[in-house]
Amino acid sequence: MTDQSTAIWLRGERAPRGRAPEHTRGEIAAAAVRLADRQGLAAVTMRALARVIGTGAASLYRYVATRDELVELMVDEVNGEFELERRPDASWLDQMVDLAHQARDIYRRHPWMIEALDTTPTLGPHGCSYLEHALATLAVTGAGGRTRLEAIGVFSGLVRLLCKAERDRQQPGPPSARMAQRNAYLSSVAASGEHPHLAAAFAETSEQSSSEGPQYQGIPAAPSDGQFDGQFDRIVRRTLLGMLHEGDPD
Amino acid sequence: MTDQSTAIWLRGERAPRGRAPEHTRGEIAAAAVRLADRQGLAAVTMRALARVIGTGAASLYRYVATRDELVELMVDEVNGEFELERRPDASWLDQMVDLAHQARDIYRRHPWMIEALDTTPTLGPHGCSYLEHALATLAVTGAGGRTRLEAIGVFSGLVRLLCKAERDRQQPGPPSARMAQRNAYLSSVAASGEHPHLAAAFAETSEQSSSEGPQYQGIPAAPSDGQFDGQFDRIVRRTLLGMLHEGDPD
DNA sequence: CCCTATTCGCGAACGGCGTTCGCACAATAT
DNA sequence: ATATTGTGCGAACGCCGTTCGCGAATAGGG
Repeated sequence: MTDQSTAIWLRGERAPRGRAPEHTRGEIAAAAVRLADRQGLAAVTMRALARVIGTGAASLYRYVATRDELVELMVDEVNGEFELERRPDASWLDQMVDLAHQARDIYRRHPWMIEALDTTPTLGPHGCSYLEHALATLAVTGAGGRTRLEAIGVFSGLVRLLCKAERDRQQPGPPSARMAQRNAYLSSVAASGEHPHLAAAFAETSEQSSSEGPQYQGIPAAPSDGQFDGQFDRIVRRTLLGMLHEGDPD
Repeated sequence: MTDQSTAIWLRGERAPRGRAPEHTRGEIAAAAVRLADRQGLAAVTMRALARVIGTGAASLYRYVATRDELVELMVDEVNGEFELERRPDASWLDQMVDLAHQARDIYRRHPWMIEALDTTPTLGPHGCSYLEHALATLAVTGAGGRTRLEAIGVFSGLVRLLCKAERDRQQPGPPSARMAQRNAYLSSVAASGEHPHLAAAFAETSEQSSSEGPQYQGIPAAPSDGQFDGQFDRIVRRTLLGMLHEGDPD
């Protein structure tokens, strides 16, 4: 490893002298992304990834200083899936909504990204391109750099939040035993008579879905996926306007 | 342990027969909260908590089936800090904003709660009281149970998001070496000439704060704390209105 | 073309984690 | 007094991220 004390993006990938490495960062990142797509982020351990690549676990540390840095690589790899064309015809708001839709598609393709960004808030090259694009898009609002940065941060977090809600709503297969516990407790609370609003809302939720209602943030959510896209757009629009304009809404 | 297959809130704390336990859930939860307040959530390991309490690590499993369940206990313990009085005089929106302020204060007191809710979205007794309160508050909007549940989920997530932004903005002491790496890379990107908007915004950010600008979501954020509260309220209000009303804004 | 400097691959080991096992022991019910 | 039922917990298991050290591979300089 060249110099472990600087960011990975500033470290050269290949040393000019000595033996040549057998892999590349891109190769490793791609393999890690595939693994996470299939088995979740927790399954991406150094040993498991090394096995997939066909090498030893310790070898990975020739390419990456720590596991967190590996996740950074994965995140930036996936951030490269954004298509950041300029579209001067559309309003800044529509362009941001388009960005939000792209992010939503990416989260659907790579659900582990939702958790990965909980712990890994770093900007790689692709992240910088994304940020540059968003900053440029918001330039026409007249807002200052600080305001726009803040807005983009909240915007990204909000999109992630909504996508997490969507994902948690439609979990596959049988409820995960943990979920069963939650629903059992919620049912008992509903049946207890206190918390009448909760009981009503919970009943309303369960009446449509055949199985127990899934949850988000510990809060039961109905399979109202038909309305999801509309909600998504409206919330994103409102929030952006709230941050970047004083008055008038949608 | 009574029956490990049902939710902890349905399990009796004390068994009628046999030897009496030396601790209580509340005692353990409180100790864990204190530990997390002081050293962060990662420092709350079974062994460390046991040492604080003055017992063996394995003993904790008499009170809690898993570490996640311990975190659930901690979260619900802290959720008990909400003051949920009825205030029929205030508008539903003002009441929700008050709830958001309370949550913000709680996150300031217990910063680890922000991360704890990333992984632990379960409702305990206090969580149910909170949810009941919020549902009741939103009842006057005329929205259905499903819509209100969804709105409360996004509302809570958004508040947490904003508080995380605030927390990451004002980190104490010297930048954590990891931060230094990020800023070094961002500086190099800014200096590279591509990404002009990013360069401008980054320069604007660094000019005021003496040290390097801290970040949120990988995005540098300025110390605009004076405006934070205003932003906070406006975003929360807008988003709530966006979810619960079709037309008119604030 | 060999030699030496330099890097790479990686088996083995370390310390720490969550969790399980099994047993000695304490409290209660009979 | 005895049987029953939980409890406390030392020891151990398996997995994790990470480090060490060394043999093997490569490249540039003579």
